[in-house]
Amino acid sequence: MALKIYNTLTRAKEAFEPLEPGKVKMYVCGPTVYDYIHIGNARPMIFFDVVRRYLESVGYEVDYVVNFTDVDDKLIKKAAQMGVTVPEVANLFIEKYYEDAEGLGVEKATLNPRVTENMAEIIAFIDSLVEKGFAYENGGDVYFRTAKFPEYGKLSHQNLDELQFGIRVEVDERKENPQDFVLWKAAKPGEIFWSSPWGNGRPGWHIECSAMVRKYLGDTIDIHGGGQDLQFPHHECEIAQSESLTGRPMAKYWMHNGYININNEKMSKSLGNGVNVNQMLESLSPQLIRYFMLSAHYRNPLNFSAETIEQAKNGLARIDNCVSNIKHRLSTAGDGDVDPAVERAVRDVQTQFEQKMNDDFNTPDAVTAFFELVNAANLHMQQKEVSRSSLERLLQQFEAMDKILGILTKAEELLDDEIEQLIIERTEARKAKNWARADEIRDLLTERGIILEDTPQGIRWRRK
RNA sequence: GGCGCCAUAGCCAAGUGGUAAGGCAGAGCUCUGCAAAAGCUUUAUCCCUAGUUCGAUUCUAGGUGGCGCCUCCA
Repeated sequence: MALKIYNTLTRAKEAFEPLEPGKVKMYVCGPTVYDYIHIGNARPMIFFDVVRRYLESVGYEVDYVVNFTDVDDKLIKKAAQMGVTVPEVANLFIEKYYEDAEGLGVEKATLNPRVTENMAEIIAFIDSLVEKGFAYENGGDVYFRTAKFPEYGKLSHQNLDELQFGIRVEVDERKENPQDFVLWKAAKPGEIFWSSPWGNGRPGWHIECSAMVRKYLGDTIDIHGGGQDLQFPHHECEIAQSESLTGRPMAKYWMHNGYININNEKMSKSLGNGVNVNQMLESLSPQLIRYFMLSAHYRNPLNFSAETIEQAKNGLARIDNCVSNIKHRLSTAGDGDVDPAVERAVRDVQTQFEQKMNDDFNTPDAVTAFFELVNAANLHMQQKEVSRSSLERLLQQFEAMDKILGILTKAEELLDDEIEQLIIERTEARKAKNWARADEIRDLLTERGIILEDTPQGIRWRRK
């Protein structure tokens, strides 16, 4: 089965066919770098990382661009608060972004362009829109003339007449129409600015993505993604700008991930329930966070709570245990071919994994494939004699799937000498049937976070 | 007011026009010196009502409940 992607534009799953065979051009709206990234940012980061890895694993060459919005009202405000410049704020949080992204096991995008490095392109873009009559200047601001773009609303399936403008934010009286949006904002005294044909100012929010998509990936790209809240107005405006200018579709497939709730509530500043990624990483492993994020379908909401995290922790431990148990078994395994039952199980799991990923990136079912493999491996290891090749075949399959999801705990730490000695001593004690001493040592190590397990193949240890 | 989304076991979560995967938690058993890990067994009138159909949890309509967006929040 070939890959299918749910396209927000058509509200249907569509067969994925890249514009250019073998290549995928993908753009995901990145963060506004005015603060640490939070758990809500982490979802698209992890999900689209998985999309990108999967596309690469099936042979596509992926051009993956994620931008930084490094100038806007929030940055200006933050800079004032911190008593530093806007670029200083941006640089600080871009640095933090990279730390957190790495902490989440997110692979680096092909490119992370910044707004401020693309001013010339942005101004030229706006200029062309003005020239073509899609935009107009008023008092140093430039607005997009939505009336000139009849398809405005096609992504979010909104009817312009029905939208309620000015409910949430006051309508600027300099606009011809309330639905017009700003392309260029005149600078207020003391604000950071760039000079332009319309005077000193800075870009509106939406124009940056239009300009950078075009510059780095082209007039039409394959996949454009982001959080579902970006659907309207952000992506809608991008479409209006780009398609007015080029006369071509901006992107073939539009993908939007759902929200993360915290204890069943929307995460918001006013509730003060935000969770930053760097805080989260203090107590949760990257693999656990990824496992958690991928355990629900990307278009569905996902609830972050002590309970759901605990469940994820226990679920992931089952998979990790299995993998480390296979590795432990390796040292005592014999020669011989891959067991036919193992071979069959591995193939079934691989097929299942691919089918589910092909079905609009059904990661919850892809995780289920891990559990199927766990069960097959555990059953196989109940046998007295197993071959190294069978175990390696199983490990290979775990790794193949993990290359895409990135959920297996990697750490293969060594034990320090003292612990090593205690384990040896315990082995002796057990031989001598000195159960008291054996239990004492086991308890001692448990306190230090080492769990000992006696198996027919010797003592196995793992960290709690 | 407009446009949408969601409702599956104690919890999390897939899925299908032919009576429902997987995980967590719980219970019992097996294995174990005791454990752990693992295995086995066990837990669902798929929100309500009407309709379409031989047959609906799955499609349609209505209802109830929860949620999102409607100009700068991923």
